[in-house]
Amino acid sequence: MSDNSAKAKTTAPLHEALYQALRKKLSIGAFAPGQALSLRSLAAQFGGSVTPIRDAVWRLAAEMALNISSTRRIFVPKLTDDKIRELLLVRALLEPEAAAMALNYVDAAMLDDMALADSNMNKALKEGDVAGYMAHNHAFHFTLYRASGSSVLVPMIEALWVRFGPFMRHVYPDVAGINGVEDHHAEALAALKDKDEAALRRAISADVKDALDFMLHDLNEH
Amino acid sequence: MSDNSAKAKTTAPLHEALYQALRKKLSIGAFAPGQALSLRSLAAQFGGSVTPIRDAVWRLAAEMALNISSTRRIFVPKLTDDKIRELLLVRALLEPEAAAMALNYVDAAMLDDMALADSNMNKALKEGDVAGYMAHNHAFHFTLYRASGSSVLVPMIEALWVRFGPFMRHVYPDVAGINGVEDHHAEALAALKDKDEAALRRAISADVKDALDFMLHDLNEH
DNA sequence: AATGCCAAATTGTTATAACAAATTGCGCAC
DNA sequence: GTGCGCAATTTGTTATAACAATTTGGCATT
Repeated sequence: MSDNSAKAKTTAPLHEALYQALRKKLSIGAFAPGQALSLRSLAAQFGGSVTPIRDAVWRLAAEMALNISSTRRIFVPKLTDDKIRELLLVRALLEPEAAAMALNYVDAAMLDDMALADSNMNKALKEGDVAGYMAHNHAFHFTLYRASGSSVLVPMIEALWVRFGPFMRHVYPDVAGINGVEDHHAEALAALKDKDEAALRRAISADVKDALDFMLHDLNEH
Repeated sequence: MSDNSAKAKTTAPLHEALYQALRKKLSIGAFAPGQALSLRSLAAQFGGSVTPIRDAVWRLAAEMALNISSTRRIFVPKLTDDKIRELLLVRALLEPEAAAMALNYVDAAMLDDMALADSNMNKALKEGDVAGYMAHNHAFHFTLYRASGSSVLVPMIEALWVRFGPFMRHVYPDVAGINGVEDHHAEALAALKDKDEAALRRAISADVKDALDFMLHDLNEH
């Protein structure tokens, strides 16, 4: 991505790699909500010194993917019931917009990618591979959103998804136990083929709403 | 939470102060869009060494209030026509939600604060004090939004507003020249008194929409 | 057994120096 | 005059060390 010319080199900065690595770990629920992290322990875990770790941590903190306490210690955020509702409210507002914008750019390759992601997702679910399920679900949604070409909406939505990461480890066992998860991917794909904006918005909204119901149901159990 | 005891001190960290200072400068249009900033020049300008500046810059970059180029140089973002539309679309989606949530917590003091901010704003506008106009307009809106008590929505909306800052210097001369700016603050205040959610949403939406029209009109002129 | 306190360890903060890449500017050749 | 290339400057990156504040754990006192 950095360059396609034959000359340029510019190895990626350490702090960028650390940011990506930490972000990924957060988004897949590798850290428990409320868990404390320290700069030195992160530096030891990921390599490098404290300076580049600092950059990565502040970036994540600005995205609310990490929490800095009043005494300046670093914590993995804990999602409350109210925050989950609000986060999913924002998702429900933004994602249909991105989908609608993407409608102007649908092509066959994109539909194929989405259909494949959906298929892989269902297979993963059947096999109890929750991590795979989440990865493919992510791919399905963001293939769509990225097609919008929006450099405003897409990063915002991406940041929202990361914030659910630490909470996901709570949900994992329940996702794995479910046989017939009802998603609205098929409806979304059909709406894309038909270029039916209203139907597409409905499908995406319903998908987010289901996620909300699922998470809140889960929250009440534990 | 930080401390209520008489002993605690903990002077605020330098990087926090730098973040606030830089953010404020950006939000009031002190830097021109496209302008390059360097860590060392910022350190010289604000005081402190490069390390705390780094934290502040990365935080701002994560909020998209600063732009890091592919060659890692720091720029004040340039807003295109499309981005302004998208940013204001998101504002139009989020701000009525925050307002509606705030409706549950309206009290007399808050209405007074908002009325005062509105009054100050109109006075500033009449005197051609654009900076004051913007500050009081900000106060009017965020007194409302903050009343929602949402720790999710409010920071997101705040980040959106900051991103318009550098663009504002383009708009300044035009704002100053306008005599009868039509805002929808009175309608919003009335809706708050009546606890009329639909009317409140309409007023806030209209206010954002006017901002869009104004900015796009301005963009086309220059 | 509970509480208060002090010392040790841990943690975030900041400045600095060495380094690598990119940018700039000047001068030379055509 | 224009374009090329090399050197000087500027810029971001990273590690490290010294420092201040917090947190932790144990010990003594009640």
